[in-house]
Amino acid sequence: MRSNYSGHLNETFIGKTVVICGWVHYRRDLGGLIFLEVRDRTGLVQVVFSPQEQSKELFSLAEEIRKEYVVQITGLVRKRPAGTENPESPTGAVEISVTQMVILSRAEPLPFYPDDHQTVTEELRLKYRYLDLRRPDMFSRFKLRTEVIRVMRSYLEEHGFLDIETPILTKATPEGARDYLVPSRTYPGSFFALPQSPQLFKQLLMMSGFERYYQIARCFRDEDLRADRQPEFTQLDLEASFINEEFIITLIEELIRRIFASLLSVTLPNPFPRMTYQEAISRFGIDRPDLRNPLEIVEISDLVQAVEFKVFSGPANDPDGRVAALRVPNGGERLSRKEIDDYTNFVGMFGAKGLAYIKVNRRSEGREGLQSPILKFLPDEIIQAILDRVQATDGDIIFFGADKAKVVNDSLAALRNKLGQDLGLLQGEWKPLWVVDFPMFEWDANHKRWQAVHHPFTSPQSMDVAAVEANPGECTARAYDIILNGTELGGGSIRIHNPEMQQAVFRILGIEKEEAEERFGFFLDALKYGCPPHGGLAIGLDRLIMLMSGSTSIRDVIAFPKTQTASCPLTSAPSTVPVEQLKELGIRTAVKPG
RNA sequence: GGAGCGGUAGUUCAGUCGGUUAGAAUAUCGGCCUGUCACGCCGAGGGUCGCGGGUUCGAGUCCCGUCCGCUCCGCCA
Repeated sequence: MRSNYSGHLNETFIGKTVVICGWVHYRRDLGGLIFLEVRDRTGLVQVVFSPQEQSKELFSLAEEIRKEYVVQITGLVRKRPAGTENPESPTGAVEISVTQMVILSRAEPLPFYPDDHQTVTEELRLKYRYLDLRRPDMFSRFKLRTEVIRVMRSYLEEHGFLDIETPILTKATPEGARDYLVPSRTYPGSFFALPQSPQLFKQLLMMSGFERYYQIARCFRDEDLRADRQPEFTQLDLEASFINEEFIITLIEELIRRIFASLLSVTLPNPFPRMTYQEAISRFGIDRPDLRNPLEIVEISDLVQAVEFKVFSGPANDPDGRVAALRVPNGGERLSRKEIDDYTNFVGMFGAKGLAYIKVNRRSEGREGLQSPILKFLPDEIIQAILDRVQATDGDIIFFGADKAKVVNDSLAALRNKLGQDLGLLQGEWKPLWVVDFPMFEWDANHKRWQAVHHPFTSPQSMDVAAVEANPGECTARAYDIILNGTELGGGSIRIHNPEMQQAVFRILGIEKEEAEERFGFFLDALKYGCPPHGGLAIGLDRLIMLMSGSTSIRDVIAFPKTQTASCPLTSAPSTVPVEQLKELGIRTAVKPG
């Protein structure tokens, strides 16, 4: 049984009899009158009972009604009496005069009311998630989610993609993250892994000749959570054969443009801007810059190589070092000493040992017009050169990073984001971006080995196996990431499609032949039997919905998310299991943590 | 593994320098009100101050430990 109309109840319904089913959202007695607001999937509906209009039985039933009772009401839509219309009210100038009502179920007083302006702790929201999800805000997010998926499916099917499911119980895949494991009953001591992504399966589907595949795929990674990271999340995963980077980039751009145009009435640029990895790092210190933020990082290593000030000259002369500046227009006037101290602590989180700055009060006065603890270490001409380089004007503040390049990039990139937020510098609403030409490998100093920047199946731009092996650090990958407002929406690559290159990449990554055989011999075998050139991409669906709905947490677009410690307050998962169950799985003791 | 913030009534929070019986709003329950719509008015009930230990004549408040939530670092290609 459902409400027999759709859309908001309004004046066009006057004189009609309607049936609404829903929750009593609000109740108010006034004198002899009883007012209800009933919430169904279309919104709120104003309902009135008066002892003059309703039968004695019906009115006494109305007296029993409490908030959140589930009712079915039949009634006549009518104009409200003159002078009682309220444009703020959900149904404005109309209301329902009840002819019949059934209480479908009763409700105890709620721990909190599912109202959009009610704020409760997240823990409580998750414990009573079914109440939290009654809020119109939450409903509209999941409605948007459904619509986005619908556009994705119809778009990809128009382009000849097949929706194919891949296993959830599978073999540990060689992604970077920790696996969730599931013990096998039939093979005691052996485990399935939940997929971190359908990577190998979608490549196998290309080898099967399916040519174009997609899936709205659940992925699992047992790593610590963040506001935009959940241990299980959903990707739009796709792969195609006999294609190149342009095909995927164009395909995805067009899809994202269609989603934004049809669901948000937003016109995104055509084409999306592109930037190389090198340029992104150099200008923004990060491979996913938020282009709404006008601030840019400016290289000044070359200017300070010869200065006495070791804090600058040290990194400036270190091949792994970097000295860079971030100019904040009018920042000198807007930032207090305490705020600068706070930013200094902030960049400390990223390894920066301090945060040098110069306040530009009056440039025309030279050194006297500046304010900074580091001025005394720098000669006039260097100061002028720096001011020229960053195009400083009166009122600006210039922040400096000088350290290992990674520390400078991480800290100035984070500072740039924070200043953008704090000072309200962001311009424009939606700024998509492709980042391309990623390096293939990154030297991991801790473990003294090369690591794949994307994953080990990404194709290098050079198909010369010997050249790639000779100089992994110089090797560029056929990989591309799509960024929206500083969030990594997704990424992909053209894959390796011949066994020789694949084995070379494993060698570079220090994966021994036996290990490669053991972990994905099936995949290496498959590569031998005719593999088309192919590539694809995956888009984080939850993150996309999060951005589109203006949510600040990925949990707000997942119906039943986990807390930061990867537990579920609603179901109390994870939980212990009966010893019998463990025995069947060949697990002898449950080890309690601590 | 680490840093920060928080945990007090069903809920959201206040609680000063350690000092009387721990407060407010809201919700709940009862009463009043014939057009409310975050209505209003009167009244009532409602507390393991996250948990454990310590200091003290005395702890919501100070100290130590611990659990939980959130944000971040590490981690997550």
